[in-house]
Amino acid sequence: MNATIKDIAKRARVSYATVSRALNNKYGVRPETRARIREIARKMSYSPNGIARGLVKRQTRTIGLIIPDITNPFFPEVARGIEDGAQERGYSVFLCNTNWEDARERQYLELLAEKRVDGLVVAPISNVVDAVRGRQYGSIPVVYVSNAPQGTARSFVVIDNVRGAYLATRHLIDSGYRRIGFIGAVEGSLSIDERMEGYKVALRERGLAVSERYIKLGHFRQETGAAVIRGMIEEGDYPEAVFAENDLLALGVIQGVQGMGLAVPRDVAVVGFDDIPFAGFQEVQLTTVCQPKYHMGKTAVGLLLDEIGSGRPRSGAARQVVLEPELIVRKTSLPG
Amino acid sequence: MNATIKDIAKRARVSYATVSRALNNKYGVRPETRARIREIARKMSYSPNGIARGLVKRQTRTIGLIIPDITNPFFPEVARGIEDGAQERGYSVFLCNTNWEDARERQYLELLAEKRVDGLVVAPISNVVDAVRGRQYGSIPVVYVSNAPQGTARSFVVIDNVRGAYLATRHLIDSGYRRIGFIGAVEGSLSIDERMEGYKVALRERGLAVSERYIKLGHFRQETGAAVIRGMIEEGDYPEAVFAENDLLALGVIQGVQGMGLAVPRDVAVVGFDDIPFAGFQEVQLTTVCQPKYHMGKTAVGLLLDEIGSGRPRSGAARQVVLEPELIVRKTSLPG
DNA sequence: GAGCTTTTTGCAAACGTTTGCTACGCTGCG
DNA sequence: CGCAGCGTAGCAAACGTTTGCAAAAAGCTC
Repeated sequence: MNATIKDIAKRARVSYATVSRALNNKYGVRPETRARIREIARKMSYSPNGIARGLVKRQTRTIGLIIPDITNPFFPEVARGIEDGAQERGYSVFLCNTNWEDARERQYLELLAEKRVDGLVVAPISNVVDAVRGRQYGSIPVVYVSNAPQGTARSFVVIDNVRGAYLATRHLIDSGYRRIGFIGAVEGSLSIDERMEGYKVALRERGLAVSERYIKLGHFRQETGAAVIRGMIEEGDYPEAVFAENDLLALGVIQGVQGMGLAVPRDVAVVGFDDIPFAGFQEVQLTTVCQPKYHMGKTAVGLLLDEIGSGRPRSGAARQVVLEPELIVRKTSLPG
Repeated sequence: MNATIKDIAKRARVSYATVSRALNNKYGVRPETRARIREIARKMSYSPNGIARGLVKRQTRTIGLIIPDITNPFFPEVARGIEDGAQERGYSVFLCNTNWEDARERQYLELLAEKRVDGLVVAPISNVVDAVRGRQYGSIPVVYVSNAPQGTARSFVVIDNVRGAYLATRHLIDSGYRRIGFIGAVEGSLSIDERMEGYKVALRERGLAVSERYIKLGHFRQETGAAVIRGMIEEGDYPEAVFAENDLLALGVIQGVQGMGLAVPRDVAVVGFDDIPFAGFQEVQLTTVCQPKYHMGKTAVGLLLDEIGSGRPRSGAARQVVLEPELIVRKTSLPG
């Protein structure tokens, strides 16, 4: 139904090899011939078959993007950066939501392998991607974004989580708070250890005790933050300030605090992590550590396409970039 | 480098046709043979080449998703619904951000055609998709989501915009407001006409005059809302309430009002459209008309895959679903 | 105008599948 | 024992390109 190169060849009375060369601006076809062929192609509204091309060239100009959930406000900007970067260089991107499930991550890996994507950028939730290395996905370039499996040999672009957490916690301490809690997601995040680490480092550095009572883990949802703080308040023993592993949790904490009739930051101060779009909203003014989401996505895809382009064997070529976090002080952490 | 069907055939001492049939559970291969072949395939960690398959079967099990901007909080949920629906039926989806630009929309159309996607779901910004029908994209199934070109013959799933706007405006009137403004995006939205229509209908129905002074168009950005309302306030002539074409604009209006030292809803009430995730946030409590984003995405992709599956010629088979909007009354529209 | 170079074109193989058709070997029946 | 019928398996074409190589045509030089 769609016109093919052969149809054009017939009309133009040349071999289809010539048509191919003409259309691809390859060296070796007379300008007039080229023009004539192009014109015919246009008239027949020819659309090159990327599938056939992909088969012979063994590349699809396509990459896969595997993230937990595009609906989580952290990811759209990352995705956008990736898509923009890919698009600029002629690549298309498959969007894959794992919904924080290992099984789905694995499944997508397989699917994308069958689709013969040229590369993958992954915001991993665990080590599965790395684990399947050496099998069929072993040969396809992967770069991690947002966080990376510990000790991976692949490229990645992440933020310095322990430093970010350190900055956040130190800020709280320096603002005069002493009993500082940590609320995190027990699952769905490779970064929790690092962020808790930074939190503890800051505490110790300032000579404060790390109290397990104020360290709570839940799920990676906004409700977690609310539930956890509410629980503490009801028990009558709650921190003056909390550092939440991410902004969604932090927002939850704020809701929880207010739901109990207390106020932020008067009764409990809070700082988050990520700087999702609404953190800066007038009514919220959440102090948080910023991740340059768009930028991270864009540079990640840049690394990936470089690896793809160079055809360089992945090993040894890995570029692991860790960005410096920036603390954005807004209102939820300012003492009365 | 990747094992092919022929490699397996060699190892199994059968023809590669047999391997194909064995792996695809096709009729006509002895169970033991099938098992043996499968085992060998597994050992060689064979991954079927979807490109080659796509070439012969003339379908890629792939669809394109064209939206303006995944970063706009309206779209992630739609996208998620689409991806979920696609994934359930074995399809992958290309994410394409047009950035509200016609040219990019057109460009993606072409690209996706070359990639031979089996179908497209598009949140259109104008009529270009429909316009290019009849050319190469004419034959590929398209369903619109969120809004659709007027008079299109294709399938779509949208919300009843005029009714939604009517509901919103009427609610404002019934709450006692009289001077009600409309703020919209002049570009980047097919739905603006409909929403303004609903707004006017409500006004007239209640015997209120439509004052052009209170109807302002800007860009599709949050800042627009703020700037517009600020301008009116500075001029000393501003509405008691405003209906914003979407939540982002509405949020902007709120910021603008507060930035001028006034309060919402005391000095100016506001209602939005879309019910983006943060509209319901404690600190915001934006009254708005809800679009069931996830659901819209999921049903849109359902329609698309039905069309694809049936191989039915698109014409005549179009299913155009328009959803009933629901007004969610929160705090930004409640008089003192 | 012969020989040589350079440009333009065509041939055909390859990419990795799916699938219609044919061929082979059995089984069972008459 | 001959043959129909069936269950398995193989052959080869097709899908629509790209590209190395060879052939043809054209342009130069002397």
